[in-house]
Amino acid sequence: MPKISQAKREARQQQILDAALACFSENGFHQTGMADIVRRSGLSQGAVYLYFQSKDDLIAALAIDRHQQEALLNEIAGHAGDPLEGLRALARGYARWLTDPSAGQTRRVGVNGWAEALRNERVRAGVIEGIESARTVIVPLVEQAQSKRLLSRDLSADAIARTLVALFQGFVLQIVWNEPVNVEAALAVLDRMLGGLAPQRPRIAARERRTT
Amino acid sequence: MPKISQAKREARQQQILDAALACFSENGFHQTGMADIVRRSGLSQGAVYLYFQSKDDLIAALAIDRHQQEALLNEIAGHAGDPLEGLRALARGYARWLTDPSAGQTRRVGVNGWAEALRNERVRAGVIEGIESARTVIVPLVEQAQSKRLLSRDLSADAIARTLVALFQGFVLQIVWNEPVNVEAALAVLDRMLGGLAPQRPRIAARERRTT
Amino acid sequence: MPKISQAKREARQQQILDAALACFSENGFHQTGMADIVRRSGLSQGAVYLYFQSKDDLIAALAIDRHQQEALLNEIAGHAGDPLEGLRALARGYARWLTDPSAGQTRRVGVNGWAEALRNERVRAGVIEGIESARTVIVPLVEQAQSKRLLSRDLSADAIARTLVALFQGFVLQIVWNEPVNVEAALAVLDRMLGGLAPQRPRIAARERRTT
Amino acid sequence: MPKISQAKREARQQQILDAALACFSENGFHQTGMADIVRRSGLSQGAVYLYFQSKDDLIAALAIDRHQQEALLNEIAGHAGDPLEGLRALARGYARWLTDPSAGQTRRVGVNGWAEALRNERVRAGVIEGIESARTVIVPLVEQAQSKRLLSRDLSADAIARTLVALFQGFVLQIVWNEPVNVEAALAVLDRMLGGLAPQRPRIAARERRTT
DNA sequence: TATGAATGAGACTTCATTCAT
DNA sequence: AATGAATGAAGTCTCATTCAT
Repeated sequence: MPKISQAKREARQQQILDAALACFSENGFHQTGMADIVRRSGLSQGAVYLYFQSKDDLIAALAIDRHQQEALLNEIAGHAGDPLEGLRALARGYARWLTDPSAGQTRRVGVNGWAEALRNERVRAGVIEGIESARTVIVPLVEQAQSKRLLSRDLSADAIARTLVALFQGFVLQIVWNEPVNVEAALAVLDRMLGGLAPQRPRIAARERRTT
Repeated sequence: MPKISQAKREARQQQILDAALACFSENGFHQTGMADIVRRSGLSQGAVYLYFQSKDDLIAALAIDRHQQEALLNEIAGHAGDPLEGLRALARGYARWLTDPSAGQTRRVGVNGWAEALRNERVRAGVIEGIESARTVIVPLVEQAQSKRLLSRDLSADAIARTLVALFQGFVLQIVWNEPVNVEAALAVLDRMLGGLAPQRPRIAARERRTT
Repeated sequence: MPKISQAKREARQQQILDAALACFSENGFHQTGMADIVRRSGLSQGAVYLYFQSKDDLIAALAIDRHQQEALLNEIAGHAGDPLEGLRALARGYARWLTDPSAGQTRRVGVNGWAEALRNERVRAGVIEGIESARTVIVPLVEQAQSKRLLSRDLSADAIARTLVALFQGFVLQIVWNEPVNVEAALAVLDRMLGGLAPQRPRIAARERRTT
Repeated sequence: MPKISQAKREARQQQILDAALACFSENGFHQTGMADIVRRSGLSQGAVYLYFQSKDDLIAALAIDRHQQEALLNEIAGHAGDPLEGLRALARGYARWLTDPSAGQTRRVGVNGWAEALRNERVRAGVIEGIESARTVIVPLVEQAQSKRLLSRDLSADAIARTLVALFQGFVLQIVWNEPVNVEAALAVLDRMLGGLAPQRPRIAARERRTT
């Protein structure tokens, strides 16, 4: 029998998370004081601790953006038949997030989280989980493509997945630093790069066999 | 007129930088106290301030690893004739640094610097400079390759350079998080990906075969 | 006109006092939070303030154990004729309380109250009242014994009373600290000590023997 | 090579301890803030932590008065031959401390420590050690007296020691509460009580044997 | 040059109490 | 009568930097 509704409670939580996201995004985790978050949230000192046990909780809650992960799965839906097209959709989806102005704070806090993950186990776990969820999506796609002879079978599916993940993480960095990244051009490069992963001579051999 | 020799002064500075690198690498910039650095360096509280004006100075001095940049140029020396081979040499050089155990602290501090660059202008300048120096090396190689028809001319050289930089930054992240990255396998993937950037005659050739 | 019955009100009060006693006994007054008491009582934060105005009220209500005082009077009932026997009964009664396992929390809270009495006037009043009620019982017994030549008349009845009180308070301390006190042996010592307070004819007798 | 002399360092420590003693004596451990101690000591916030690691350290340092214990041993020096006289000297020494105006703060803080000992292991250890050191002095005296037939041999030396300790602890309580204790009169009572511990019939029998 | 004691603002968190519901 | 969310002052402790020696 709570005194405030579940909805209100979640609204308050979000209010705090929004304030914390803004503060962390501007000043980083350790140069943001709880007082800053409190001020920005419009609540009282004590109220924050009604919803989060500590500053660390707040960091852990924000260091990983789960939306990104959820979005991941949706991106490849509808491309069940063509694994390569699934990968391309994935890339486009990520690329969209890279340039989405409304995700700016999230990107910056994410990068702070990458550094935080070096010494904060909870944050590290979240970051690793993020990579895992990407691999969980990419590796099967690659393997399907390999079994359909669309991708070279002598390459490690895991290495391909990690390479793609690294690529996007690297672009996040360049973008949060306000580097003049042309994401469209980079997508074009990636598209061609993926083409390089296609089987090389075997493909021709296969055709010859088929036509023979 | 300094009362101690220039050599001694530099030795002391290095002593402090070594201690700071170790501390920052373990606990990050903001969870390392000056006291930690002082203790580790074996000097006194006051001594540090004789050689560095502030903690921020120490951070700025360490956030960018100049060795990496210098090494960069050396990697491609001796491949003047073949730009693609130059790129591959660059990749191998970076890959070696990725797994060099003696560069562990530098990698970790580097990642901390990436987050720090979001709000510390000096650090940001250093990071950007690092990217620039990579682009300064890669872009000409790509353009040479394009003019020699070794790489497709409809791709942006800058996009290719940034893509390669992103890729390596992303791998730095995965490695500092102790992810089980197989760098050799990733290099193989990269090699094939670079192959995908070649001019697209092969595809036409395939068509010709089909129409024959 | 109260909306709940008087009985229910008292039950609630006792519920809170029980919880507070347990908490205070474990953690002392100032390291127990109202939240601890609330949790233990099973009531709500606000409910406590319907029955007690403040934490200080709770402390004041518990710092003095009135049961002990009431018991005091009962102990000596039935020994009206023999004041020394009354004192001994008193001692045995206290000794029983000292080792009564069910009085453990009360003893501990009592000791906390002794320190609290140094700066909390209400608690001090309670503690002093406890001593007074003991003196009110002991002094008349001593005076009766003195008038019956059972106790030496050159000793202050008040000093004897205070000495006995001090003795028992000191044993409370040792017992709450879990010191291995042998209460039976101590009672035997006390018994003999009381014997020492008898008029000093025996010594004269000894002299008479010597001079004989 | 400390920058300040050992003497100065100890003076500063004492300065802090004096301030803490005064504050604790007035308001107890948990209602005294570090700010109070800082203000009273005339030092800065940080300075206190240069000499004591925490408030708990300060409490532990003050909860036990070692002077009292050292004094204990001195009191009985010079009474080597007569154990009973040693006990009496001990009692007079304690009594003097009970009424020493300059020990007022120490007595009050001591009582606070008795409550603190219920939940603070360091303080408890100090308190127990205090009792032990008293027993270490008293028990041998009692045993000597018993072997010389000055005290009854059927009483436990430990029980006698604990009884004496309890007695003095109890008087400390009454005195810190500003009760009108007549220490002289109480000493007289104690003297007679000790007399009650002498052997009873056996003493006469012994003399008869000796004179026979 | 070199030391390390000293500073004091500011960090995170707790808690007795209130009050709208 | 009863709830429990909300308050905000106050608590303990840390830390980058300075400065007398």
